[in-house]
Amino acid sequence: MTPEQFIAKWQISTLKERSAAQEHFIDLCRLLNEPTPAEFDSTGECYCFERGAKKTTGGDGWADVWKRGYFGWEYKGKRKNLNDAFIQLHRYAPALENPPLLIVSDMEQIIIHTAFNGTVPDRHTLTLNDLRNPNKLRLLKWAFSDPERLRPKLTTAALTEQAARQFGELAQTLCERGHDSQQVAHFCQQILFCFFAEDIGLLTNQLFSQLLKTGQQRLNDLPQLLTGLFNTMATGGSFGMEKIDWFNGGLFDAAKPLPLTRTDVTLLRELARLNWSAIEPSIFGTLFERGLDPNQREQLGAHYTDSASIMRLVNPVVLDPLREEWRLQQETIKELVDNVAAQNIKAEKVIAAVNKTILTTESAKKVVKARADVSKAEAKLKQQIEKRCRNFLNRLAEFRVLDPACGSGNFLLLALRGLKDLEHEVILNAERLGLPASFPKVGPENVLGIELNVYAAELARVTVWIGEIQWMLNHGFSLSKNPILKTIHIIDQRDAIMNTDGTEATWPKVDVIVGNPPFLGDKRMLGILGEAYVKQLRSCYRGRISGGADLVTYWFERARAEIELGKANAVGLVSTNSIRGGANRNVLKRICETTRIFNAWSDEPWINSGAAVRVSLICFGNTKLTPILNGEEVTAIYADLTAGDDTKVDLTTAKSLIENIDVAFIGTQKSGSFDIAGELARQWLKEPNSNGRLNSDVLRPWANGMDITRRPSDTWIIDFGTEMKKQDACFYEQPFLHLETHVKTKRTDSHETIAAKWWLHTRSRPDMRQALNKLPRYICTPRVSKYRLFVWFSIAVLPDSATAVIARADDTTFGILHSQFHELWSLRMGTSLGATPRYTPTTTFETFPFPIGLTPANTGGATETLKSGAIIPIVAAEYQDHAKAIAEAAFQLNQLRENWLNPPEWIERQPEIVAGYSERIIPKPEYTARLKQRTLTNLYNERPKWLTNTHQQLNCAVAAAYGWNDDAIQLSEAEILQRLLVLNLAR
DNA sequence: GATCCGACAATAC
DNA sequence: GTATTGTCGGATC
Repeated sequence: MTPEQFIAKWQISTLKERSAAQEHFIDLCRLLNEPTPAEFDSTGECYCFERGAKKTTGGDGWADVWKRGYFGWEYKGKRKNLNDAFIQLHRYAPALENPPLLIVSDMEQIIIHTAFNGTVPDRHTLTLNDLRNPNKLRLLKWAFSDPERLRPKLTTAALTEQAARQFGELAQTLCERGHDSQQVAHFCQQILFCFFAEDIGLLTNQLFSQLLKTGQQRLNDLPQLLTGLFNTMATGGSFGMEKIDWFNGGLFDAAKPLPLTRTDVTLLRELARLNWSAIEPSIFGTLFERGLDPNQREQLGAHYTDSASIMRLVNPVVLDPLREEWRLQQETIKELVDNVAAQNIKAEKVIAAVNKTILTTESAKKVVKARADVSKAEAKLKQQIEKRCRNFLNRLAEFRVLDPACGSGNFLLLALRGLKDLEHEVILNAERLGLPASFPKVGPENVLGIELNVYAAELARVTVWIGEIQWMLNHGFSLSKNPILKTIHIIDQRDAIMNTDGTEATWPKVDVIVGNPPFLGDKRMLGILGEAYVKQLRSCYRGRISGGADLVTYWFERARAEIELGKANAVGLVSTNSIRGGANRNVLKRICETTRIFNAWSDEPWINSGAAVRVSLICFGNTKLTPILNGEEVTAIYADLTAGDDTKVDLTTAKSLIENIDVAFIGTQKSGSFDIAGELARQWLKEPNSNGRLNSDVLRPWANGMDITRRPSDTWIIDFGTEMKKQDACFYEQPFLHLETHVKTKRTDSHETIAAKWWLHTRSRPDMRQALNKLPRYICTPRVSKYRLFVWFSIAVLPDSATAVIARADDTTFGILHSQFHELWSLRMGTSLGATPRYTPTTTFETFPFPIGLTPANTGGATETLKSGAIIPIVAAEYQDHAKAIAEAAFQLNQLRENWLNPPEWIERQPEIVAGYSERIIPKPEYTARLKQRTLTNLYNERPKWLTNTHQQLNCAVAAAYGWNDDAIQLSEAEILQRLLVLNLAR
């Protein structure tokens, strides 16, 4: 068929919808050279006419034509309202598996609506005459063959970002002009809603844009015009020539528009051109909030919490259990239907049997009875189905979700959408089962929020309402009006954890709780929330949350209490990943005691407000679901957010071991510029002091984590030890003078005790010094580092607080610490700073079960140097061989690493200028650049074969000491940890 | 007196 | 720009 033939035929056609539609469509297929449904798919599984039609009547399908993954297509008779057809398609789109294109036609026109997720919908209208135009015809061809090509370029995210950025600018200028930020916020919400209302047709005839146009010409009249419009929206009525719906909702009450400049209005008119109907309210809220906060403004372009992250909580807590309930209902319904169908077949057999015989009164009665039974059974079935559907719909309508820290309402919005989607699915299902269509009842009243920030609370209300309206329109429902925005109290503006009188806040009874409470480390709480508040808060939760815990834990504890009180069933909250350790973990321990964690993501990146923070997502509550950790089913989830299985014990139960006490320390914390460059130190070393003492008494090489992981920085430190008096210290003239100029004043600003002894490090670590005193060298590891590295330092070197120190000089201890066993243990038992693992002496070292006979308690005595140079501790005879084997492997590892770090050919070794210090390593000039690359982090990043092998040998030696000779190398991580835990608990 | 933390903060590469 | 490591003082035991 040619376009001309097609046009000629359909221009004059007067056929009514149903009879014409299929013919029209088949003609189109011929025109486009596309297969018809019958040619393409004889089963009708993925391309057919009358999708979802009831078998009995053959009509009332979800769509006149449907092609899976391509389009839903609805016909209307000529010059009937095509919008009705579009609404119908929208309504049934979920049942049609949400096709990317929704196409409507009255045979004169074909309108293609795009419906790709996350894009701003597009619309292509084709008239009959357009079919002559190859470009237009191509659009239609794509609809049949390659709908992706019709995907709009503009995503809702991009649109929203643009809108939020420009809108934020306006808000900012208003604030800068001295208006109260609350007023600015309220005003912006009103304007935002007007944009939205105009673009979805609630404000007719571009009323708001027209108003802005007028206002630009008559700037002085603008406030009055806006007041008039807002007031009319508050009550409903007429504004100029237009009839205005009753909007209500508090948004337009007491309208007091702010004065605008001509530039503002120009900006607003530009904004009005955007397609606000497709705005994504969840993104808008976040971005706009940032636009208002000067501290966050530079992050405007940054990412926002994506809905996928939020759904990781909303799905398991809100939606999955409901979906499961509905699935069970459907199963029961299917059983009922099958039963009745079986009865019917039986009855039909009876009737058929009777019909074969000669009709008698008796047999006629039989038939009548059989028929009556059938219809009775069917009526009963219908009743039962209806009851089950109605009950479930009521359950949905009554379902309540609380976000006790709702911010701009993102969680509530997504929960609402999810509930509405599910309700819609149930309604469509019910219709298919022959029940009458019902109107959705789930709405903003299903979601409740608590939010302290007045502005965010207001934003949340608008967010939820825009979400509601968008959903209704996108699913072919009209809005319930009078008023459009119900005055439902969904967002409670108050403190969610404590009342103003210092008592614990209460939360409304709901089904589930979700949210992202604020994160604030215990130290920062004081500064940001104020001392009085923090004090009150801590005393309010005394005995339940310790002072060392993050602010976020108060929400966890409050939510746990709600479950205990029977006021909620399940909870899903976000926290920083540090909830897994330290004082924070206790709140999860309590949760594990009174209820259970059933779904968690232990350590996920979370990009929000531009802050690089890693989070844990935690769901807990009363459910029988199989626990899922990081997306995989497990037997149990422990308080540190690790998995348990049947064989494994909870690692959080590991205890500190006496044999490990007083061996590991954190280095000194200087608090001030006690550090100096090596060159300056050497200069001072040569200079005499008036009392005859040498500066070498108080100058030492210094090491922080970077001196271990990268090239040594040749930094020295002024160290007057733990208790030297000022009158003694001042004899070391230059060092003392240096501190007077660089440290004294800064310290004076600090806390009294810190200010008083300003020439000493704030934490000079006397215990550590005592433990190191007797040793020629010690083991050191960076507290925060990508790899768990241990190195040797001469006793002359002073370790900084960025490192942890193990006061042992033997290679055996070094080897055990550097084995995979301790590495694994420290990764699991330690915490992290962001994504980087952190070594904590108490939880990683003190709990670590060394091999029997080789514990720190056994290795603290005399040592012996082997032929190779390795130093071994003198331990009981039966362990001596293991000590030796480990020491040799460790010695080799260290030596190979040293050779790689400082190849003898590339460097020269020089004695330090005064005695008592280690040799200096001076790069030969031609190798300086290459030596810079020789760092331990780089080495472990590259991980050459020799390194892996050497570590493997070390692992074997240590495994042997544990008595795990058999298959130590094949041991899984979980198996190793379990064995270590058993050892820990046994001691 | 020692430890642990940071909706981080600062550098080195 | 990004990857990696560092600061320091309050709360707690």
